[in-house]
Amino acid sequence: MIKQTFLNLPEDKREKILSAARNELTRVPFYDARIATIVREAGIPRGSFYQYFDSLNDVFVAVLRDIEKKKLKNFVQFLTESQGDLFEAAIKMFDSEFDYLTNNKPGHLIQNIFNIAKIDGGPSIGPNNPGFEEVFALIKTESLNLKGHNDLFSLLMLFFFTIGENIRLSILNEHSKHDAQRCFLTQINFVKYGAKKK
Amino acid sequence: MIKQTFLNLPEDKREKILSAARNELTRVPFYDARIATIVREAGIPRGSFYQYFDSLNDVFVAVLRDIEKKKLKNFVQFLTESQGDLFEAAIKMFDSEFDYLTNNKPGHLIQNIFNIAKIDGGPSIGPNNPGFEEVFALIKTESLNLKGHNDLFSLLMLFFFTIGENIRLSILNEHSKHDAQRCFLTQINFVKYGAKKK
DNA sequence: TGACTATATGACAATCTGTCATATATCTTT
DNA sequence: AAAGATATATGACAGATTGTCATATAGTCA
Repeated sequence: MIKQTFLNLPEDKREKILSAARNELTRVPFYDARIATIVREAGIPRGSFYQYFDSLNDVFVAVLRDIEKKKLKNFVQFLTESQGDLFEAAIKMFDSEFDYLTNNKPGHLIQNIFNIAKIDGGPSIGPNNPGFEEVFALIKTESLNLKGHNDLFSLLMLFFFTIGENIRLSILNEHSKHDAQRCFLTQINFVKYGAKKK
Repeated sequence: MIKQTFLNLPEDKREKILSAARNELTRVPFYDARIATIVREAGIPRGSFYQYFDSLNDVFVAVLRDIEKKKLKNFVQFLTESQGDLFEAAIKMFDSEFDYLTNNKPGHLIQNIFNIAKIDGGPSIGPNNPGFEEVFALIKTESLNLKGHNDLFSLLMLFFFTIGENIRLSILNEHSKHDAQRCFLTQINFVKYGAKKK
């Protein structure tokens, strides 16, 4: 559990701890991460760590939440830019996510982040995140084949799966961005126009 | 790395180690798993463990591969039963996977397995698994809107994402099977008929 | 049989974890 | 402003865990 004490911390100290944890996740695969490394870099005593978190995993969850907040913000922007067109926004999102996860941060961070997301919660961005209603409201539904509110929910989930898993696999298998993008676009088109012949 | 020594082991000893590892993954979340527990249950000395694997993670990868082999076999069967109809086979697969992951094995195994899959490789079942060509050959493509071989590949990936992620999230969020199934069917229908109005 | 290779074994140093008693800061009340 | 109450900080430490290594054993081949 992430303890209240951590949330009460002054912004800069909290940021220093998150940053050290992010570096640790970049340095080694998840299961080789050490509390010792984080507290050393953050310059806090070991005891303090346990004042803020129950376990190593919790600090990583904190890192994840931090990243996801930024992602959600991006998606809202893309949705606005494309006047509520979900397909267009998803394509922009794929592009931005891919770049963020490949260029911005080398090392093990990418796999680890997906990994923590699997333990901790929903897809990188998804209906469970706070602030999701905002996204919901931005989507133009007139040209979509929806039977109810739940259908939009399911459709969104499908997009988020697809973005996340395509990126994850492409990085894992060392495919080029171009290949990953083509695969993703094909899938988006199936969802848009249907895979079954008329 | 899973070492050759492990693969050279007699069937029953290998099975005993895999079984102990599976139990450990059921007992605790991934990051609390201990080599000590596994060697104790399997009745092998600690040194032997390192003769077979480089790290704890590797033995879990071995467990994962074992499970996935069985899953692939199921999918081939479903595809045969439904005369190559991918949509029908996917629905059967969802059902079978869901039951396997929820009823068959309580505890932490489910999340851990997804988790290892994220580090280790593709979706639970996917184009990267050995024996995948068999699946490919079974699919009836005449009624599908495919522009090439790669399109079928992308479509399959999409199905596997969707099955896996729906199950994972439904278990994580403690949704009922019925709800998860409904969401999944909606998504499958988007893929089949398209989400965009004509 | 002897040489060579593969596997088995458990003790051990180095490292890591989570706890705890104590110190310090901050806030509250009178 | 003093005293009491609450929140946070600190680092030493016992117990647990890791990966290595020297040595023992088994198997193979000539």
